[in-house]
Amino acid sequence: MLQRLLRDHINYVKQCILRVAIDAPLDVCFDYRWLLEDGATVPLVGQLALVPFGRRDVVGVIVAMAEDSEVAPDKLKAALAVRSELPPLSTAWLGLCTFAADYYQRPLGEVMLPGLPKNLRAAKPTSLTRALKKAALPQPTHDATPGTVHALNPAQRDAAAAIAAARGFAPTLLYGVTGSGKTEVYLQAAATILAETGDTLNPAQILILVPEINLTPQLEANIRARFPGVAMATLHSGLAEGERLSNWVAAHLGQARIVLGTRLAILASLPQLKLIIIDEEHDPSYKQQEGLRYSARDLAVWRARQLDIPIVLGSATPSLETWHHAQSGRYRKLELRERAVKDAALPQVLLIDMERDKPVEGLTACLLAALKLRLSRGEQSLLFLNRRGYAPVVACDACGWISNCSRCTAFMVLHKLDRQLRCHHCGLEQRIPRACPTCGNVDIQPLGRGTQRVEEGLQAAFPEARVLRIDADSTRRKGSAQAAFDQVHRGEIDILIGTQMVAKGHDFQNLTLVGVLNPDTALFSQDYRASERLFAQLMQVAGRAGRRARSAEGSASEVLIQTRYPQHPLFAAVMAHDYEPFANDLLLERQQAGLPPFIYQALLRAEARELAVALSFLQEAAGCIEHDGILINDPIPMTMTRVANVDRAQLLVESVSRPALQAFLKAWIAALRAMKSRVRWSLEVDPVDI
DNA sequence: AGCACGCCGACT
DNA sequence: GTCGGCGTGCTC
Repeated sequence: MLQRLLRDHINYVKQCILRVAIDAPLDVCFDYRWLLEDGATVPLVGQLALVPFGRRDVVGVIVAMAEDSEVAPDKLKAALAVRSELPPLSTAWLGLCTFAADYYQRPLGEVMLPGLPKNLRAAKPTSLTRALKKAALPQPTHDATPGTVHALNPAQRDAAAAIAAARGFAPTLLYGVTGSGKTEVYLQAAATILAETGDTLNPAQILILVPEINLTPQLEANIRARFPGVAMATLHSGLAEGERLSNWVAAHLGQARIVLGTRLAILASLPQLKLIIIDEEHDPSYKQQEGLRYSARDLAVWRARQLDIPIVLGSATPSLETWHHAQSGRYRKLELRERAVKDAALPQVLLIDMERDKPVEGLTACLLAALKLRLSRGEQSLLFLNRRGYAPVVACDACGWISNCSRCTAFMVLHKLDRQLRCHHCGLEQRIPRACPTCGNVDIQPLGRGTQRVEEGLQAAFPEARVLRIDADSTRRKGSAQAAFDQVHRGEIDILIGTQMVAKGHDFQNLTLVGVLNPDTALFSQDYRASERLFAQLMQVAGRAGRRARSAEGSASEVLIQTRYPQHPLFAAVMAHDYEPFANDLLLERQQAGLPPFIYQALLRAEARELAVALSFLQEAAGCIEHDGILINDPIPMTMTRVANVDRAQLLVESVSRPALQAFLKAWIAALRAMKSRVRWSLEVDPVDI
């Protein structure tokens, strides 16, 4: 009797099935019941739902609705809530995530959910109402014309006009030397597109991607000055939770017209997206290096094609992938040959042969003289050394002991100020030993030099100079990097020494000398991308000099590169400020050697306590399915084999056909899962650091 | 991934 | 006798 009543009730009360993507490493979505009683919310595809999952409650994305499910009825649970206060994520956004999940061989939920603000994923979205209210406040006028407009030179004007005039999917490489004013071109193109749709019901949104958070404040200030009346939001990993929520919501509601962000912003919800700009498109930080290892640049191009909108990839040293597309005509190439500031010459690049001019404390006599000259003129200098710490290794002359990390295939780096040896890979720290741990020799020596040691040497050579070091160690506290750069801008620093960090973005008006201390290791690296990266780095750091008009003495700024290989062709290209022939040569080499962008790759990595275990897993993986048209290489230990007591090995697979590789990977993943090995493994599509 | 259950060593 | 080590198994 009771059973019949229950059955009748179920037949009477209408229900539907929600298919929900959940952030778990499982390649399926999960079905839930939802009762459609009178007055109940009707869920929509693209909305978020709170559902019971195992023994906890999680938020997922509704990716489909159905009348019934393949799953046995007694296994189905009811969804707990639907976030109906939030407009659903668009079909285009769902499509983007589906593509990324498919392409990178990851579960859909792992693509969709980690990028959402934490608040939206909480069981109780406490601040959501506030964020929605805030975003719904009267917005600034969408007038994209008041604001500080810098006069554009003819090349900039033409480029901006060409970009804004494009209709439909139109990828453009904006190729221009550092200081040629690419930013002004982006903003002019943005202004045109904003103005075109300003009065319509759905004004355009523009996404601008930059490589690093460090660069957002400067560009943000520029954009706000240029478009005071346009709502703008930033999206990057440095935002506080509340800010991230309101910025994300502003983008999702279409109220933020300009969204400025780092790579993670490529997965933001942007319902009115009409233009994508990627600044410094070659920059390695567009590649996510853990979890879902996506390329924000590649996803951006896909997204532009999906939405049929223009995309601009800007760089002085484009990635070979982009360069290849530009050469083959798939991307349009616009070029800015001149520096934007009138009379600001490109810096003169000179090589210092370290075999002839032997460096003392890492500095050649020639570089010291150049520094002295700048000091006497009251001009600033920048020294670039991509190695932090005091010395990369400590060694004992007597017995040959060196400061190996006990947990990694790496040296412990000497950090003199903290009186520590530190492994930059696993974080292991220990006090500097007073004497050699093996033979007791008290005279152990630091070998090589990092930024700390150069800083010390500079201070000794120029006691009166104001020296500042900027690297990951000196800028650990939040905001301290910005404070350090501000100090340089205010002219309170004479000599700046830094890593990677100082090479990007900042325009130092009074900087007339750039010294590159030791670029040689990258010249003969195993990594075939090393020279491409070194060229980009050198051009970028060189671009920090000579941003303003020529100095009073009429001399151009100088870039001095210390090297043992002054004959290397890479330097000739850097001296000529000419990427084009260099890039074409590299492309030809890649084509002849069968390397990307002429072939497509994926990398299977395995980790185990014993290297042999990882290697034999890969060996088994190599033979576990058919692979027509796919080259499976031999498993090899990774260059840095051991990190934190875990041995790592890898297996590279290649194909001339992207679809063939994709099809293979899909089947392979299934086979690998079926192996049920205890070895931890992961697959990376389009790997960059091999 | 979480989060449970499930069997073997050193402790209040 | 219990607390807790991480192996193994499941999540609509």
